[in-house]
Amino acid sequence: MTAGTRRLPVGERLPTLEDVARVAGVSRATVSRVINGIRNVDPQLHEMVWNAVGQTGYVPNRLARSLVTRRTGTVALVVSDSESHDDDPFMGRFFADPYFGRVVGGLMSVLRAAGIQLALQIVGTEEQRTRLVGDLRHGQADGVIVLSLPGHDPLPRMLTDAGVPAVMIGRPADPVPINYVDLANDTGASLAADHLVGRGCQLVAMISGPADVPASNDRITGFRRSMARHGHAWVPLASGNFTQESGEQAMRALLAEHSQVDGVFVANDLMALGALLALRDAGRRVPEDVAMVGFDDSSAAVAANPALTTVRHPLEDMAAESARLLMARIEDPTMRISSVIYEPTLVLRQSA
Amino acid sequence: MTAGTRRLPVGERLPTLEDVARVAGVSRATVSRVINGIRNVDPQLHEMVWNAVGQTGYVPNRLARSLVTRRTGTVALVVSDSESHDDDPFMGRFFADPYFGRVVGGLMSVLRAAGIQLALQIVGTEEQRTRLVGDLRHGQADGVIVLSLPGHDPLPRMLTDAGVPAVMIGRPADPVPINYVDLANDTGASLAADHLVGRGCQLVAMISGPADVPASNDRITGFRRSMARHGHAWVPLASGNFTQESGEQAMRALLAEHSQVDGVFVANDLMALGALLALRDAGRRVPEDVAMVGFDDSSAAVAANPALTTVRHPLEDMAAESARLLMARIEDPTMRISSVIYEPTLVLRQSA
DNA sequence: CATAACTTGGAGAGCGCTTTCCGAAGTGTT
DNA sequence: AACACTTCGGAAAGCGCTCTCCAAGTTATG
Repeated sequence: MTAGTRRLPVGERLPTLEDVARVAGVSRATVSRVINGIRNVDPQLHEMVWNAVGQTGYVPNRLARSLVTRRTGTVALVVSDSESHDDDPFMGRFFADPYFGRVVGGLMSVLRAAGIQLALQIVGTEEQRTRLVGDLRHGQADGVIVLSLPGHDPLPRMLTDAGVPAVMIGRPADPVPINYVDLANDTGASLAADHLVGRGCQLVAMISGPADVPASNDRITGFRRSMARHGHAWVPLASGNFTQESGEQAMRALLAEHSQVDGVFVANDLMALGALLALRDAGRRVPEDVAMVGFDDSSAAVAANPALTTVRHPLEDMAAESARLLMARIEDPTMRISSVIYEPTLVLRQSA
Repeated sequence: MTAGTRRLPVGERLPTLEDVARVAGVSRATVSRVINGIRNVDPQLHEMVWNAVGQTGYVPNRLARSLVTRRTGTVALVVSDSESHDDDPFMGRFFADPYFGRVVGGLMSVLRAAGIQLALQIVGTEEQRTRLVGDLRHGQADGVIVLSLPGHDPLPRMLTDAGVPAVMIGRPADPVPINYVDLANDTGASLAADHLVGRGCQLVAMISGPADVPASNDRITGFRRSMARHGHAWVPLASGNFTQESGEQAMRALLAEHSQVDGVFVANDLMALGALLALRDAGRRVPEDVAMVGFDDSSAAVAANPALTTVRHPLEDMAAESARLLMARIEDPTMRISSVIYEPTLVLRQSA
């Protein structure tokens, strides 16, 4: 058995600071100082204490410590969905989407090194939101990373009002003085527009996400603006909800209305996958008949056939940055609100 | 502003039980009883207390409560990777894989309804493991769901030794008296074997995962056994590490050694995607020249072209079940160790 | 040798909550 | 009217830890 698995000398009770103090023959305070590495402790006592710790197998109780220090070493990742119910299948879809995993991976890469744990929270109802904020004010977590799904989410405002250190991934829909890390979605859309026009497409359409999500909205306006600049005043648009099926449907709708489409910008890779299917069914070749540009550069982009030319969304980096921002904010609560905007790039593959 | 966002009457301090008691004109104990819904409280006092709660905007401090009740309302999801380092890129891959998200989604579907939060922990080193177990014994979390990646992981044993309620997703590599939820991986592999042989394949190969992972190993042995039963005593095998690239490489290797392969069973969908690419490059049509069966029925399976015939792995259900099992175990620590094995099914699509 | 200035360890007061123990009412029986 | 028996609310003892005092000891200075 490894050293760490040392069994206790029976007795249900775990050793406490008090026990260590007794064994070492000093006071609780002294043990506490040693454990927390505070200087001003006689080297000799110092060693006796560590011996006692080893003997008893003492491990500090984080809960008790947190109660007094008001620090938990935990950051909450809250997924805020304005009106979902517990049995809403949407959540299942959300977690299955690579988006979620990429965010978690990015966050953990930073938090893990700092020894901070991530607590996952999903809030949908008003009551859950209120409760979350209440817990947060009590220091249930040192800070929170917010992933806000719906259009107009009251949560960001509630958090800032409560003075909870928070960082959003993706900008808030309504202006709220909150830290956030975002992608220049409009620039990304422009990149796609430039590329499609550049390769000679005559009729370019777009498949967008829900219009009330800021990221989605920015992609629409950015794309339209850029297309207009290229002389295409009007862009056929069909919207989906970021799932593959919705992308397939949207593409069908587009094809039905505008049969000569020869280029399409799809607001995320998953929908692009669906659109690819619809195009194949309709007998259109990609990229020969219809060129396609996706968004996200998720694993779906390489998996697709043909592989997707797509706008790279450095989500892991963004998540990591938001974790760093949050940690800084926790360390120094007076830090002024800031935001970091990442620039997307176009990744060329086969679809356009 | 919503009712829940009620601001405090200034003053940094959040209202405590004591404050509520003062306002209501009763003792702390009474307030506690009311809050926790313990009967034996005069209806009149009951109401006064709730009024006071409303007036003060009181929210119980979970930390303080946990300290005394020894219950945290938190379950830890620990991802155990025997020898990764903080900068190991593997973790990034792991989180990006739909596997992780599906597990989280399944867990949350159950935990959320029970008002339990999920804390994510990643442990790689011996020290982290020891520390995790120490924290867990102190009731840092009420229980733990273990996702064990490496072959021989000491963590399950450490957890049972420490008496921490735990449930593994996927059986432990070494025999350990721990609850787990698993898939009948061998049966799944048999299903694939039967199908490939049934459609007339003459030379069937397999692309497997790492041999020291139990799930992966079961798929290999199950497949071999079933093929043997069909008269194919020997099966060409190439192994990957569950990523798309490794699947592509494995397929190339297989093709190089056994050019007449006309059927292949791939141990997960992601590798199947890679294998598909390799086959296309080699000019083989799927399923006409080579039939392929994947494993998992992840979103990659439908996204693939041709869509993958694959063994369905009901991961969400399994995760949900493990959450239920854990909750039961937490409620009743004397519950005997149990395991739940799910039966896979074959999902027919185009690749075989 | 007396005084000031600093170092070091211990006592003890909390952090906010639950819960046992008790005494004071209220109810029913003989 | 006296007794046992139940219901109910309050006092207070913790849960395990941190950290501010304060006293005692040590060294430097006039």
